[in-house]
Amino acid sequence: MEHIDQVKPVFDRHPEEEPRMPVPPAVIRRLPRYHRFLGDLLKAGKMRISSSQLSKLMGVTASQIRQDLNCFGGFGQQGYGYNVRYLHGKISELLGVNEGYRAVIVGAGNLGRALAATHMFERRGVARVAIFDNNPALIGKEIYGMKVRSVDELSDFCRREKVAIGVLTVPKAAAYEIAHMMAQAGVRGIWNFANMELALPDDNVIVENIHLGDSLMTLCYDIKTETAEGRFGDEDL
Amino acid sequence: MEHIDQVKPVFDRHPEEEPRMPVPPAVIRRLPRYHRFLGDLLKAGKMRISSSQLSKLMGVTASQIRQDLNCFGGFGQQGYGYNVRYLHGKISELLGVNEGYRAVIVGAGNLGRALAATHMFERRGVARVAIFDNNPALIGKEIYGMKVRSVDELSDFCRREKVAIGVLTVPKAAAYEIAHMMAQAGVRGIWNFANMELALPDDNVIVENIHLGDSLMTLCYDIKTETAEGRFGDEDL
DNA sequence: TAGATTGTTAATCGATTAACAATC
DNA sequence: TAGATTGTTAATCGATTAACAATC
Repeated sequence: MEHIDQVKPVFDRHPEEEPRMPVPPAVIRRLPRYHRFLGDLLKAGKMRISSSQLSKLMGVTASQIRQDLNCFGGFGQQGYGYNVRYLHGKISELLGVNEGYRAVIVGAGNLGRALAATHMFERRGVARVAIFDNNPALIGKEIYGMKVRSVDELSDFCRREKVAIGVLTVPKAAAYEIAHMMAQAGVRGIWNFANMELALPDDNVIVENIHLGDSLMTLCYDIKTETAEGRFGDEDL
Repeated sequence: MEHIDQVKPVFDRHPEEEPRMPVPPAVIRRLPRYHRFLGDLLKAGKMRISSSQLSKLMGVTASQIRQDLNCFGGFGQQGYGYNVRYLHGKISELLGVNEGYRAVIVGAGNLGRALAATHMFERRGVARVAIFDNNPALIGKEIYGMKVRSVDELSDFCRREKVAIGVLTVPKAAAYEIAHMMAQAGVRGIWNFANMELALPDDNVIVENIHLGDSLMTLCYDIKTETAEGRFGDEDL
């Protein structure tokens, strides 16, 4: 039906790399969400999308979408919209998905195992290469296709296998030591679930702190606030 | 040493509730982090803190801290700073911590169990009252002190026990049905780990979507960007 | 061509920072 | 009192939205 989908839009209007402003942080923060929606559209077989269709889907303004996408390239085509596959690919590129980073998980507890079980990594082109723990009862066992290794091997392993990402799911008390060890072994980024803010000023490493508790608290606030203002407000009556 | 810590500052300058501007969303988003840092200070036995001390600790400007805290009350005292315990309590109050909400976890898979294992809920005054699954092999077993129940009971249970929060750790395919069921049974907020954005326009329920993958992607971006700009830039040389 | 939709500018809005008078 | 530190105003900065000419 939508035979215009077949028409390959002209996407070569930037033959030479133009000097562009750096992408603002607010835009970067939104990119993973765009990537997700575009991925879903792609899976659903949708070939093209306009900023106004996408805006309805995502609950943001069409203006913002056009503004955002234009920060890093003129990917649309007037009168046509955006090519879903192309745009999805461009955002992947910009975000560093499929750079082939290798990740290790340190801490084979509940959370470590839960993360090991997901397809989260491979879906983003990140290879889960090993899982570490210090519990002798676990070392040597297999978890989702990965042998559990001793943390004693961690440093050597990261160096040897050029590990880029360390997923930290160890107790607070051990977090600093392990994180520092990984940074020294060349790990570039630490995904920190240890429920504390890791600051490693002397190490050249990026830390992404996850605080699920903060999110739970935000939910409590929203529930409390909605309740306080009346669950069935009469503003619209 | 710090005997001035013992002096109870005067905190009764707002005897009557003054009309205040609503707290801006940017401030609300920052409150859980303040709460965390103040909690840590409290545990460390610190009684008072100035905006400039806290700013160094948290890596934000002192100006922002004072501005933020003033949105919802004059909690400090000139020449003294802020009383850690009092401020921590006020933020708890504002966020709805200790409102005594009850939570159920739906999905006793890896992630459901990992969340069940944490002290995240009780620490925020939320009671974990039950865990549900549809796997007959799990139903009846105990997980961290909670009996696994059948999802067939979910609706009745939520109604009967006045459950406020539903933690959703089921596969995507089941998420909508379960979420809608909970909303119909009076659940006020859904903490959604199903890796899709739950929109329930017909239900009067708040949804907090968790997308760990987005965070992993942000980490990839930061790694890629840092690398691209030279790991040891010479800007400072 | 006519219709659709982008890219981009300008206007608005909100959030952050700086500065300092108020005051403990 | 003198010193410290807040509360608050004003200035700056960045992010969002609206509008429309460019163009496919």
